Order: sequence, then structure tokens, then C-alpha cells
Amino acid sequence: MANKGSKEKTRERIIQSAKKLFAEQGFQRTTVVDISKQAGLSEAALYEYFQGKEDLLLAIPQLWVSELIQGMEEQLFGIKGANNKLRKYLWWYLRRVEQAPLDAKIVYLSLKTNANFLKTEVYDNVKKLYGYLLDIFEEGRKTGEMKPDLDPYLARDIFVGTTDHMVTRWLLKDMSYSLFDNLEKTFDLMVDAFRNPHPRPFESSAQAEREIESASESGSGKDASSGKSAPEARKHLQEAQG
Amino acid sequence: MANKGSKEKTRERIIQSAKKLFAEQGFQRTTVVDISKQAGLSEAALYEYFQGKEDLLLAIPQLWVSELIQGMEEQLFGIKGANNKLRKYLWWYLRRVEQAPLDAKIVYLSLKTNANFLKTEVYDNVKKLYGYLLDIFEEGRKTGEMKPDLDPYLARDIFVGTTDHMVTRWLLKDMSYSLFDNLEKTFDLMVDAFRNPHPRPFESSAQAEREIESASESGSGKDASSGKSAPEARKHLQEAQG
DNA sequence: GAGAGCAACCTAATGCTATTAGGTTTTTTG
DNA sequence: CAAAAAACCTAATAGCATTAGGTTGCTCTC
Repeated sequence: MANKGSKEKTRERIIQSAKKLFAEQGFQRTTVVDISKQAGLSEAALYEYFQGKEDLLLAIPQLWVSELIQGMEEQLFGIKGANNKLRKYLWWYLRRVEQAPLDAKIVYLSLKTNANFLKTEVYDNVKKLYGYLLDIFEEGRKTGEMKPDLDPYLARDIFVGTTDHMVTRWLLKDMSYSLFDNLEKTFDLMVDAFRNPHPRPFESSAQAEREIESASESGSGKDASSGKSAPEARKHLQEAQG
Repeated sequence: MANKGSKEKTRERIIQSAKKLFAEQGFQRTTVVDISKQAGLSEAALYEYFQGKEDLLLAIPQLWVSELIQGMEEQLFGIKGANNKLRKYLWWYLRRVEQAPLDAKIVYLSLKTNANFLKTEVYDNVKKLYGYLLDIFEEGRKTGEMKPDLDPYLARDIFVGTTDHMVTRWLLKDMSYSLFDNLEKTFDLMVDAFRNPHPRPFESSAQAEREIESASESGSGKDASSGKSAPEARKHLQEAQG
């Protein structure tokens, strides 16, 4: 019984089984036997695909995070204004979390507190996501939408910290409500920490004002046609750590 | 060998041993034998004091958190103005984290992501700490220091999220820098999300302005003699969840 | 089209660890 | 001082991750 081409399929089957069980019972309480049975395999066979239980854990969110980052690039493309981009970032991120709660649960409850996480490929992708944020804050600072002396790293800490806190509580409360409840108000509150209290009198001041207003009304940021800002968003990808 | 009075001492010895080992090697990699040896006991004896390894984990930060909350009440006593209180809260909290990194590590990396955490006595105390924050935001709203329509729960999410994010990164980076680096700037940024853009023209407006300024200069909030606000801080203790 | 080689899988250990059963020793107390 | 209780111990027991050492059946070559 050796389907040569089936290797990828079996690997995927193991990942799906493990994802389900880890999210249901937690990493601890899930045994390798459980996973093997669910995948229709022997324990030993599983070790042909993964070095061990922890290796398997780390492999699970890889796909999700890399899809997330790719999607983010496309979602942000063409959106004009730092506040609109920031809004889109948050809404898109939380939508993906709600769509893939099992992956989110593993990332948030098992991975992010694991010291080995910092050495993971998943972490590299998380850094890329943070890089988008740094770009957004930098852009906001430059255009005068945000404070002229805004430190992008500190702004990122506030934004990421608040987001992570919301997601973690949602997961621990068994996803019993929507992440989008009150999101509008939380976003508005947070953005006030970044906003320029004295927007520039010339240049894009009036424009920025309009964008801020539209950000508070429309559902997910408007698509603008002048795609000046999208290429900029790729620059700082590598320097995500503050 | 049965010192009747030594029961408490032995229990404390086990906790200290476990704290050291859990923080050094993580909960997973620490075995019950390790802990017993460190405490100078047999494995079986340990089970006279704790129901199991997880029970022991949960017992460790109990003392730290209850001391923290007691200290917080005293630290906030007599401080005037919501911004000054908020500042004191943050500085005091982070000082206690730096002073007891082992406890902090257990709370942040092992406990807060454990589903059973929500049923813990430690969690009850964490809720009390959050209750102080809600009181502070409520006070700020009332006095006009903060936005008149500020939702205390959302403000708390931003504040706690940002704080937790800073602490978690600090722990994962092996406490290789001081938590107080950049704290001043992060606090100022965050507070802008809560601040009232149009402080009341009458009442305590000018006073609030002075307090905000002094909060940005002095090291840890000033002690004021008119202790009107301290009793208020005890009211909302029970309703910490949003 | 036989059989070498290999991919995919299996059964059955092995060894580590949490937890418990069933004592033994020390202290307290009437 | 004796007996009960407290504090502790040695030696299982059972669960689990991981590995040793195969077996099966596909496929490609000669």
C-alpha cells in the first residue's frame, strides 16, 4: 500500500486532524494516538511526516499565516490614507480570525507564549504583518494624518496589543460573541492616540480630514484608484522588531 | 519526622522550588521529580500538599497577585486626577513585574492562555485589578479630564492590551532590557486616546490641565492630600468583565 | 514479467513521567 | 507510655511520546 503521490495528501490529513483535536482539547490533552486514529494511520507513520508532536504544532498555522499575509497585501492595495489602511488592516485581520478560529486558537494560545515561537517561520510572517503596520504609521506621520512625531513602533505596540487582547479574550470565552461587536468604537478610540491634533494647513490636510470621516462611516475602507501608496507598503518588511 | 508546624514551611518550599524550575525550564519540561528533589522531598510527599502538577502551577502566583492588588490600593491612595492615577497604576504594575519576573512569567506564559485560568482565584484578583482601571476611567470621564463619552471597558481593553503586549515581549526576550524604556512615550501616546479634546471650561478644567502636565514630568504621580477619590476606587470591583 | 528497490505503512517495544498504593517513621496527645 | 495522627517514603502502575525493526505493495528496469 504505497501511493507514491499521496504523500502530500496524507500530510495534509494529519495537519487537519491535529488542528481539530488541538483546538478542541488543547495541545496537552491531545495524544499522538488520537491524531493518528483521526487521520487513519498508525502512530509510527505520523513520525514519517513530522519530527514530533511539537513540530506538528508549529506546522499547523504556517499555511494560515502565509495566506493571511498574502491576502493583506491585496486588501491594502489601492486604499488611500493611513487611517483607511489601518482600518482595513484591522477588519481584515479579525475577519480571518473569525473564519479560521482553530488556527487562531493555536497561534494565540499555544504558539505565541512558546519561547520557540520566535524561531519559527510563522513568526517571520507575523513580523511581515507588523511591517505593514509600521509602514502605515510612517505614512500617516508623513502625510500629516497622524502626529508628526509619532513613533511607529510604539503605535504598533498599542495597536497590536489591543488587537491581541481582544482576540485572546474572544478565544478564551469560546467565541461566544462576534469580534466585531464594539469594534467600531474601539478603533475610533485607538486612532485618537495616533491622530494629528493640528493637521497641516496646506498639502493634503482637507483630504486627510475627508478620509478620516469616511473611515468612520463605511464598512471597510474605500478603494481609491490612485495607487501611490501600495508600493510604499512593501519597503520596511524586514525591520519589524522594535 | 513529623514537625506539625512545618507544614506551611514545606508547602512554601515546594512552591519556591516549582517557581524556580517552571520559570527556568517551562512547565512542560519540569518534572515532578525535579521539583521534589529541589525541595528535598519524595514525589509522593508532594502529593500531600498539592493535588497534582497543574494545581501546583495555579498555586504559585496566588500570593504575588494578592500582594500586587493590595499594594495597588495603597499606591493609588491619595493620588488626585485620573491621569495621575492611571500613570501610577502602570508604573507600579510594571515595577512589580520587574521585581518578580518568575511570577510574571508563570502568569503570562502559562496561566493566561490556560482555559482553566478563568476559574482560578488568581483570575478573581486580576478582575479586581481591572476594576481599579474601570474606576479610573469613570472618574476621568466625570471630571472632564477624559472624553465625556469614554467607554471605560474599551479604554481598559486598550490599556490592558498594550501593557500585556509589552510584558509578554519582555518575557519572551528574556528580560534583556528594562520595561521602563520608552514607557513615558508609550503612556503619553495611549493617554491621548482617552483625553478630552475639549476640557470643560468651568469646574476643574484648569486643574485637570495642571494634572496632565505634572503627570508627564514627575516620575510616578504625585501624592495629593485631599483623598476624595480613594473611596470611590472600591466601588466597581465586582463588575470587571466587559 | 520477474524481481530489485523504495515509498508508505505497521506491530511491538522502550523509556520517561505523573500519579497512587501501601507502608514506615516521627511527633503529638491523652 | 501507648495509640493516633502527621509527615514522609519505597515501589508499583499506567499513560504517553518516540523508536526499532519489520511488512506490503507499487513501479521501474532488464
